Amino acid sequence: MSSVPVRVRFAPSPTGPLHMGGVRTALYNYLFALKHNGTFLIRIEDTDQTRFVPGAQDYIMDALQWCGIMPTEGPGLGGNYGPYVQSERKEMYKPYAEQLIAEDKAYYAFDSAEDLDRMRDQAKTMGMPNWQYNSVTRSGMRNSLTLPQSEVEQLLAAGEPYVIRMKMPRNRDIRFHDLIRGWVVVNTNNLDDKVLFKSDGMPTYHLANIVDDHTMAISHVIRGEEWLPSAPLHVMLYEAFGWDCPEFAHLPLLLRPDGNGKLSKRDGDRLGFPVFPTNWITAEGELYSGYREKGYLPGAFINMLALLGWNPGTTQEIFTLEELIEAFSLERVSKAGAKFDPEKTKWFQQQYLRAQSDATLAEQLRALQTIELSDADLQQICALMKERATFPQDILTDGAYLFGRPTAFDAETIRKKWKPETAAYIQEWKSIVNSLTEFSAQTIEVSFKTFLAEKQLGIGAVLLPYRLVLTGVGAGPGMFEISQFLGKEEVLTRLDLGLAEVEKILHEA
RNA sequence: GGCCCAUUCGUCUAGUGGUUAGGACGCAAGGUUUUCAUCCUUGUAACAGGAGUUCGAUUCUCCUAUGGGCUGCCA
Repeated sequence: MSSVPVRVRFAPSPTGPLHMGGVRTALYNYLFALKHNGTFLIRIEDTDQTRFVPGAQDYIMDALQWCGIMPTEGPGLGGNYGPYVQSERKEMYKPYAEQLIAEDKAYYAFDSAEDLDRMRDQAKTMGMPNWQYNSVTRSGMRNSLTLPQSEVEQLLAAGEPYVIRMKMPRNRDIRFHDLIRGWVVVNTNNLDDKVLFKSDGMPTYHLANIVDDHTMAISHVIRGEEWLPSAPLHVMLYEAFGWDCPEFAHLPLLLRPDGNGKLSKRDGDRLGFPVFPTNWITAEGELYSGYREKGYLPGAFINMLALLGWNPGTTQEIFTLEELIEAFSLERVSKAGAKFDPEKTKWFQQQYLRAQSDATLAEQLRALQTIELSDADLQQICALMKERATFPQDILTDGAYLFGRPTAFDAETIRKKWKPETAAYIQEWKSIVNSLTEFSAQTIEVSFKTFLAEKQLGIGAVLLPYRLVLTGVGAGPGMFEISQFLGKEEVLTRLDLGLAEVEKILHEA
């Protein structure tokens, strides 16, 4: 590593909620920073005033916090390189653009957006799919390179709208090193004269990004692969200003699990999984669901994301955040895009849910809804249900009969498993239960097995019916544990109620 | 269309100029379990194609194909 202190940034634009691809980019930045005792900061890139979405910035900060990705500098956090919102830095960009003009590395352009649209349309009808404002075409446009200097001054004085464009040199190979991809070479003939400064007085992403990364002393630019094509422009800007280039690392994209294409906003709820860390409700009231609200634990979400495009080189898959920091390296980030796998995400969630203590899980359940049970009882339920749940709410739904008497009975299983003599066995078992003085799982089991042995019955002949009568369903934790948890009185009551329900169902058939 | 990036089981991936190409998810089978889940065992399934370099290429080079990204006064 170089001797330059590591400072990395995550630079989202507040145009909507942050999707999981963005979270992963933030995560890799964060891991890299902490691994190298560096600084991770957030910068809000809101130079496009037309796409600003109220609430998006707060969403981003909240979502990152839920994920445990904690910036040490950023909006609302302070830091010595602020402000950390580009619109609040507005005044500092123009002088840089003007400096480039003075050095003949950029120029004023007076063509209106409509003029440019026309040029593009015209080119398209002539069979050229992408017209560009570049070293060839700029000679035919209205700019400070084609207009007489006096006219340019006049236009500027008159307040004519203008943009400032990069004057891209011809036929130069731009080489830069990417920590993930190695050397990348692009010829400037394929690059256009990008707008650096817009007519609304704001810089474009390209200018603001370079100025801010430089003035914020960013050492490594770790961002999505969608920025790779504009990286040569950025390299040229650093060069034009005479600044040292930071290191670059362009991350592979997150792809949709089905078909192809980059994971996007609408995929999630269409395909049945969230693409956002937390719920987002649009101004129109449309809901995009989030991992948090679906019941995912942040650790599981982050763990899954970390392994999507990076691997530790070992077979370890479950990582705490601390372990991720320890193990992370950009060299082990893969080059190709990764299809997101909702199934594996559930597997991570299951692992994390099970690893939680009963007490923690109990708290989570109480956060979901009001539960009229003692902590001891609730934790008992958690212990019983944890192994068969993926989400906390599964305990509530799959184990509903532990919170109260069953309201529904699985008619199909009852019809399949219930024999004419079954009711009599259950009655006999009930009187045995009634006679028990100690009601622990162990004693219940012993009594039950003794009863079966006397009757010369297989365990399945009575135990499943017993389960159905008590819980209404055919699957769940051990029946003796359930019996102990419910207690003798409740078991006796449910035996009566359940038996009646079963009779009803059998009569219907 | 142009430019750039990529390509190992269905998916995430490991890996090497000579390996029975490894792991995980999923799926399937078996075992454990009264049931379900868990757990254990086993199985399933991959180096995109074609040239070249080489004694030998999945690994190196080139071409093709495929996928992805970019191509805005969006970021």
